[in-house]
Amino acid sequence: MTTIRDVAELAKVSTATVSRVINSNGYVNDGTKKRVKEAIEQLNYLPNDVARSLFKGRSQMIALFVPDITNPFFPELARAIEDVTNQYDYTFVLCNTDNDIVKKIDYLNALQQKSVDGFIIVSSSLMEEHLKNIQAPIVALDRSISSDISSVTVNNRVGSRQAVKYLKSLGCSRIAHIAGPEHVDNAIYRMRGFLDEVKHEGWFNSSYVVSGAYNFEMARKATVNLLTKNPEIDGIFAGNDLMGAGVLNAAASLDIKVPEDLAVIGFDGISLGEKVTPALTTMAQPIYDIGTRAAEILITQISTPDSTVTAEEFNVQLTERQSTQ
Amino acid sequence: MTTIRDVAELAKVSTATVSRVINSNGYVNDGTKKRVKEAIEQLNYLPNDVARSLFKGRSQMIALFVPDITNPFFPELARAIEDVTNQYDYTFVLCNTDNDIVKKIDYLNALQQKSVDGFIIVSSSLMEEHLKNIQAPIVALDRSISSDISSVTVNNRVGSRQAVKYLKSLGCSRIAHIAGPEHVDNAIYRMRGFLDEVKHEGWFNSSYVVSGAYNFEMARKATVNLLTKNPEIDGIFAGNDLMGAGVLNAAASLDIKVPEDLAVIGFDGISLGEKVTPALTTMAQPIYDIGTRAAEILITQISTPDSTVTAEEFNVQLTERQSTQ
DNA sequence: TTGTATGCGTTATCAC
DNA sequence: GTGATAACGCATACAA
Repeated sequence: MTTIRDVAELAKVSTATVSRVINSNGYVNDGTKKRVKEAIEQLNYLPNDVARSLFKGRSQMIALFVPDITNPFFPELARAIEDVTNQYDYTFVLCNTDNDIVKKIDYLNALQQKSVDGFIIVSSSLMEEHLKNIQAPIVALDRSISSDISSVTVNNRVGSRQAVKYLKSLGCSRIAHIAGPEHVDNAIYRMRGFLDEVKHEGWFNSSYVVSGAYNFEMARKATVNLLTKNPEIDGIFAGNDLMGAGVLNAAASLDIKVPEDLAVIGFDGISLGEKVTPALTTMAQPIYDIGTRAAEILITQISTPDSTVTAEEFNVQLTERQSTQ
Repeated sequence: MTTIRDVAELAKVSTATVSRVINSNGYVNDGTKKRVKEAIEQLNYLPNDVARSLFKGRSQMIALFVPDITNPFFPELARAIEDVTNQYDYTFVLCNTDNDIVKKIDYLNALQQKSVDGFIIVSSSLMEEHLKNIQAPIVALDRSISSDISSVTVNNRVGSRQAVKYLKSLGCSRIAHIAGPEHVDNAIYRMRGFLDEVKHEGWFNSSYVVSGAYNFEMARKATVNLLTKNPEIDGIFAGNDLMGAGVLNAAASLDIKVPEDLAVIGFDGISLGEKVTPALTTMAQPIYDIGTRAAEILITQISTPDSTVTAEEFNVQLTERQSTQ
């Protein structure tokens, strides 16, 4: 590999001068600057980032932790973050944590050892105590971690109420909910929003809430069960779109017509919802915006270490498709 | 941050000894080893990987380039590679290239500057000339790059012939193909496999091949067009599952019944195929295996710099689902 | 405006 | 068995 020394020799200057040219730092004569640039060009020189990182204590890398890369919600989120980080000349590192606390902590340590500059984390099992040894700034995304850590989320509870109200406005009179994992805060909020709207209805009973663990297959099975036992159900609010797709699949396998006999609404607004038939109505999150915002907040915190903690909440929006009309 | 020097002072030894303990390198007295380990424990010391990388010239990082992270095929592939790299104590870096040659080159340079140890690349636009300045080993995955670069692929052409034969065996007598991008080698092989089976058929004409660019929406539109102009078509072979989903969507919008009036088969075997209704029959790649294998080959090449170039080809397998039966 | 010298944290070589 | 020290490639403080 060619080093700054090679460039210095070729340009007949010291390494300090080369460094000044590279970083546009301090005074350097136009003539020598030109000579240095030519030498750089000629040698095809690229500075060694590892040496830079060692000196600076920073690596120009930002990491994103997601629980499950195969849930399409997260690649869409990752895209947004990647765009922003690239724009600010950071290298983007995507880590799949499998919701495994050990894997998360391993990643945290490995990346901290590499002087990663900041973390954007989607996690419900990571607590403040796990993060106390982490020096780099952290932004929680999609799920909050603690009041000391900035977060970007959506109005899950209100959005879920909207979803149920919408089903009611279509004439649904027996509405069920496929819930996400019990330990995930946004899943809890979505369930609460659902309950807010139905718990005082005469027809409601607790068997109308079943768990689908934010997973297609679990949701499919749960729905088959649910609809077999309770054929009177005419509306389902799925806690996310992946499970919404599972509901549609279950309905098809039971020969239940959607939307005629059963209206289905999901949550998230991932593109999978447009690919299934019938297309899935959903409470869409502004996925790209929340990803972008999280990245911006993180980058601000990196450059301004004593910036204040913020908790931003975005609104979800009803996107009507075939599964409800 | 606590350094090796802090540990050395606390344990009343030199940094050299601490280093020996950390790396289980050279002789060190059991008693002092114990003292050092206690000091490490007490200070919560973790070695600085940046300094290590600088010294060693290696970073223990492996990068994967994918053209489109929102195509579910690639997250599934990434999962496999991540599993292997973690197992060998590498940090895994996922890069989304958007099929953009500039972005790819930027990533290559940025990562080479970070002393990344190796690359696994899915790309059809990256040529040998772009890679000539890259020191680290490279493995091409899903698409080959050049005969000098190891690759892991599948038998696209033969697999495609199987797909078409299968449609014929079901009684299809007018079969069309939704093709992938023209500049992607596996898309070309899949089209050739299709043509191998149909070009001598009396009914075949070139308007039965349309482009869907490995993209859901493009495939959907192309299919609507195709089926409107050629209502006699009773079988479609989509170049990948994402486009297969587009075909199903188009058929539904035209009120064409699948599989009764139209049989549809895709290629890839991504989980999306199980989520759509009807579920998509496909020529399934062993996604996890090819990812795993690519990672293993790369890691071998990293540790054995003069290992030989290999080109491994896996077989695809018919997975029958509702869209054909 | 430019050069010299030092340190970032680690590992490996060479003494002892 | 253990310690002192040079080196990895770079950026900065300080001199000149």
